Amino acid sequence: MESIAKYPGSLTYWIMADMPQEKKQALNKKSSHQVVTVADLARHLGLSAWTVSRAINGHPEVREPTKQRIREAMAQLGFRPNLFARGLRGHGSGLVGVCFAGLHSPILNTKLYHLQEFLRRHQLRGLLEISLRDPQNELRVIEDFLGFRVDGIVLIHSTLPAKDASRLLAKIPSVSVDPHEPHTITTVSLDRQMAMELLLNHLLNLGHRSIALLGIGRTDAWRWPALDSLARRRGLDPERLFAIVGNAQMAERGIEAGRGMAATVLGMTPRPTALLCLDDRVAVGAAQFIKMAGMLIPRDFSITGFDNLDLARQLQPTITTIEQNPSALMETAGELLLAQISPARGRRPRAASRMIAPALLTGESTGPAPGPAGG
Amino acid sequence: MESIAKYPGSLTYWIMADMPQEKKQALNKKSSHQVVTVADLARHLGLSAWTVSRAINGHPEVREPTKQRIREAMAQLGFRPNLFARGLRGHGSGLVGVCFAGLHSPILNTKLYHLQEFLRRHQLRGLLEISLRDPQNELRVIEDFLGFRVDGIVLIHSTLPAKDASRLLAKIPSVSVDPHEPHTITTVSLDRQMAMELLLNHLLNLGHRSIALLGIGRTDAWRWPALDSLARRRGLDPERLFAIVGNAQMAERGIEAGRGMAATVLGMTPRPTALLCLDDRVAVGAAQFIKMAGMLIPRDFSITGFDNLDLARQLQPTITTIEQNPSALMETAGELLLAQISPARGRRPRAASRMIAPALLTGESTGPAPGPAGG
DNA sequence: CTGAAAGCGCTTACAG
DNA sequence: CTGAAAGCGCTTACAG
Repeated sequence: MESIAKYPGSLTYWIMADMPQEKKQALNKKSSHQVVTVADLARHLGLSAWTVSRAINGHPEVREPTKQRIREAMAQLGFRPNLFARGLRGHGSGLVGVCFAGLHSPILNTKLYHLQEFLRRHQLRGLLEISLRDPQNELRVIEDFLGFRVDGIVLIHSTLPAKDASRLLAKIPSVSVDPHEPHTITTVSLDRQMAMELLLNHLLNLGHRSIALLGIGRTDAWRWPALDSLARRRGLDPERLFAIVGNAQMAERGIEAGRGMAATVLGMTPRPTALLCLDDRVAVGAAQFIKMAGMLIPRDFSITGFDNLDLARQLQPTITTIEQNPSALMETAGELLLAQISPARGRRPRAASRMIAPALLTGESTGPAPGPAGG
Repeated sequence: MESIAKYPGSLTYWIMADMPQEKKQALNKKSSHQVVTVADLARHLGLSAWTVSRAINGHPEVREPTKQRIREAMAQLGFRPNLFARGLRGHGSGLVGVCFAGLHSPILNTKLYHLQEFLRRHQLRGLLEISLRDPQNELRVIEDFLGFRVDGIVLIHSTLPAKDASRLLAKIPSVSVDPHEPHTITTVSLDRQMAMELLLNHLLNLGHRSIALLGIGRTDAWRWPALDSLARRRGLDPERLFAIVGNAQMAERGIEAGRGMAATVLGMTPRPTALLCLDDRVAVGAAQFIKMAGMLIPRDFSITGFDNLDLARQLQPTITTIEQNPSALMETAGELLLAQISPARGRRPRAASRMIAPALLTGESTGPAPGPAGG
C-alpha cells in the first residue's frame, strides 16, 4: 500500500523539523494574551470551558445573555474553535468527501453545484477532490477521505472498478453517481436507456427510417444496446435503420468532430435523414457543417444531441437534446447518503440503485423526415 | 457573529444525542479485535506506537523491513491514521482552503484544475468550497477554513470587499486570484489593462477606426479605462472611436445577447467595422448573427472575444481572443501561497501583487478594415 | 451555571 | 528500536 509514501507530513512539519529547538517552542507557545482555545476564552470571560463549549454548540443549558457575551467575545478576538479537536471527539467530522473526475464537462459542474447545495442545507461540508479520470488517483483521494474520517463519500463519474469501490467503501456511507462501470455500492445514475429511447422514438415518430449515429458504435456500452433493442421492438432492422459514422474517440474532439462526421454523412447514399449525435458538441458541429453546405435544418436533416448544454439552447438552430436533470440526480444522491449516515432504524440501509429519468427537450433541430424514408 | 448559530454539530451528533446510553457506548467502544489507532496497530504487531508513528511518517529511525511489515499490516487491516488527531498536534493540517465563485465559467474550472495540480505536487490537499458569488457565503466559507486550521487560503474570483478580506486573512497565508475589487492581501491577477490594449491595438493596426463595444460600457471598472486611455495615447478621440452597444447585464445572456447587440450594430450609421466583445460567448453570438445577415467575417466586420473558450476556437470563424494563461496564474498563486506557508527566512513575506500577462490569440474573425475607416 | 477530569488518536521528547 | 507519559483542543459525564 502506498499510504506510507503518501504521508510525508505537511510542509509545516518539514519546515519545523529544520528549526532550532527554541524556535519551535516559540512557535508552539501561545502568547499569554492570545485566545486560541475554548479554555482561554472561558478564562478571559470568567466562565468555564463547559459553558463556552455548550454555548458554541447552541445547547439550551446556557442562557441567552451569556451566549451573547460569548458570541461577541469570539467575534472580537477572532476566536474559532478548532474543528480538528471537535472531529477527534468522535462526533463525526461533518465532512463529506466528494471525488469528481475533473471539470471539463459542464454537466459535471452543475452536478457538483447541486450536491454542494444539498450538503450545505444539511450542515455538512464538502471536501472536494479531483480524480482526473485516473482510477489510481481516485484510490488516493478516497484514502485521504478515509483518513479524515469523513461522514460519507460521494463519487461522481467514477472510473474505479466495481470491486475496488466495494472494498474501500463497504464500511462507510457512500454513493456513486453515474459511474463508468456499474458499481455495487449505492448508485444513482441517469436512466441512459430511457434517454436513448426518448431520442430514437422522437425520430421514429417523425418518420425517420435512416439514421446516422455520430460517435456511437456497436462497442458503446449502453447507447448501442438501447438503440438496437428499441429498434427491434418497433419491428425495424437495426442494420438498415442505423448508419454508424465515426467513433467515440473521434467524437472527443467535439464540435470539430461533428463537422467531420456530418461531411461523411453528406457523402452517403442512400443519405440518412437524421443524425443522432453522441453529445451536444458533436450535434452543434454537425449542424454547422450542414448549414455551411447550404442545406436546411430540419428540412433536410434532423439532428439530436445529448446533455442540454447552454450551447445547445443558444446557437441556431437550437438542438433537440436530453436534459439530464442534474438537480434530481444529486438530490437523490444526497438523500441516499444521508440515509446511510443517519439510518432511520439504527441500521444502515442496503446498497441501493436508483435511476433518474431524463427528459426530452425538443429544439428546432428536429422535424418530419423529408419525403419517403431512405433505406 | 454567526459562528454560534452555524455550529449545530454534525448529524451524527444529533443522532447520538437521542440514543440510549448503552447504545452510545456500544458505538463508541471498539471491538477488541479492531485496529483503529496507531496503538492498536502497534499492539497487533508487537511494536510500540512510537515505531509505527515514525514508520508511517517515513522517518529514518525505523528500518526498512519493519516499515514493510507495518505497511502490509495497514493495507491488510485497512487501517488509516486519523488525520484529525495528526492535525491537532500542530503540524499544520496539510489543507489549503480554496473558495471559488461557482462553476459557471469554464475558465474558472481550468484555474481550479491547475491549482489542485499545484497543491498535489506539494503534498497539500485542497478543501474546496463554493461561494456562489455571495460575499456573505464567502465569509462563512472562510470561517470554516479557519476553523479547520488550514495551512493557507486561496480565494478565486472573490466578491469580498477588500477590508473584509484583510481583516479575516491578515494572519493566515492567503492569496486572492482575480478578485472583483482590488484586494490588499497578496493578489494574482490577469493584467486586464494589457489584455484590452492587445485587443485594441490589434484592431487599430488593422485600420479599424470605428469600433462597437458589445457589453462594455463607461461604468466598466477596468475595460473602459484601459480602452479610453489607450485611444488617447494613440491620438484618437474615444467618443468617435467607440460606439457603446448594450451593457454588461445584457451580456450575461451570452450568445443570445451577442446576436441582439450585433443586430443593433447593423442598424447603426455610420456603421462600425469592428466589434470588440465582452467575452467569447458574446462574440460567438455576434458572429452568428452577422453570418445569418449574409455578411462575411472578417471582410465586413472584425470581431474579438475574451477568454479563449473552446467555443472560440471550434466554431467558424475562429474568434480572435485573449488567452488568460490560467496555468501561469495559478502556479504563481501557488508559489506565493507557499512562500507564506514556509517563509524562506523565517519571516512571512509582505503582501504582494502580481500581474500575469495575457496573450492575444488571433483567429479568423479579424482582418483589415473594409475601405476607408468609418466615423 | 462551576470546576476538575477523562478521553478522542495522534506525535514526540525522554530515559532506557 | 521500547515504553510510559505528556500534550494538541475540544466535548462531556460527574459532583456540586
